[in-house]
Amino acid sequence: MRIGELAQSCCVDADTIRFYEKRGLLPPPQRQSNGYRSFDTQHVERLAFIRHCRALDMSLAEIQRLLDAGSHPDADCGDINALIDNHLDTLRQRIASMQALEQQLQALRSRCGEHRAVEACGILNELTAVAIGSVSDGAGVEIGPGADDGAGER
Amino acid sequence: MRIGELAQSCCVDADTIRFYEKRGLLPPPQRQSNGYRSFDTQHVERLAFIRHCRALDMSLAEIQRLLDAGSHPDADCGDINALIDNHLDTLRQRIASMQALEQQLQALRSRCGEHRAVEACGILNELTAVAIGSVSDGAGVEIGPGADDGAGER
DNA sequence: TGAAACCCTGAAGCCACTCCAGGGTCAACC
DNA sequence: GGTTGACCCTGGAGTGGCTTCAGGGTTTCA
Repeated sequence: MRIGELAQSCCVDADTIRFYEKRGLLPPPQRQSNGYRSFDTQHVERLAFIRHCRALDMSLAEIQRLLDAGSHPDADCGDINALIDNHLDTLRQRIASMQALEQQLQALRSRCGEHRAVEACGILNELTAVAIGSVSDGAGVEIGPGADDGAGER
Repeated sequence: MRIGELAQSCCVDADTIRFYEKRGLLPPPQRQSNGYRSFDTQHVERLAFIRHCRALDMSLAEIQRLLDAGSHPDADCGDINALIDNHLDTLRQRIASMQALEQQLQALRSRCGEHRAVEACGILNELTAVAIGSVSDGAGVEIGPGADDGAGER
């Protein structure tokens, strides 16, 4: 099966498949005489697994760990459980902070009902006032969800 | 005020301040004779504003739009309202999809209570089975929140 | 005097792709 | 035989919001 066919069967972009191969998530497929990739059913299953995990919002590094675990069937599955638990914890924290954010934004939005001059806009005034207040507090500001997803460990 | 002092007063990394300057969110400060940046209170307020908006998870582009609006005090504030409304919508959608995800992950986690051999691990088996099922369906898999935040417009 | 803390610039790295340029290959059609 | 269009290849750059690094200069304090 060529890359286009695989892409279609898993609803993935061909570029994404090449990307997974380069990252080592998919084993390098055989090549036809013209250099085209030739995938087999193992690749299909593996790609589907990867996409399913991605749909559960796992990172490629986490998926790699699952794939590694899968290739040691006799090992203990504690790592897998820990991975999922960890993932769930992070997710729940993110949901909580996004809900808090929603409250704040909703309160902010209620500051300006209709169109006014920018000068009189409750939203902009509120944003400015809170920002200035936080400086004179010396409190600083916590950056919300998504912005810093604990990615860079270096 | 030098960059370190500004950084501390807003709880921001000095690198982040240089980054905002490069991106045009902060106006270029004056320079001392040795080349060090010299910030004034306007910079402090502006930086605090930016950080506050970032804490509300706005993108730098959105913040730029707010700053632009702020510098035209006589204009109509409809744009600002629309921006916040839009932001709220996106946020609510993300929360909903993350909650759905939480359900799925919780169900998955309940497949394996304690330590077993990987081979017998309910989590891994479930992941594999669902993935293979979705291929034979020809259904493909939807990628969840965060992964594709409508970034690339090009 | 020397060490530590601060500052500078420019570039590269992170994540998970996506898109592009500039080419090759292949089948169908005229 | 030529052309068109769909597919494939590689390598590199771009996305957002920073962070880290390399390799220097400056200031401050003991």
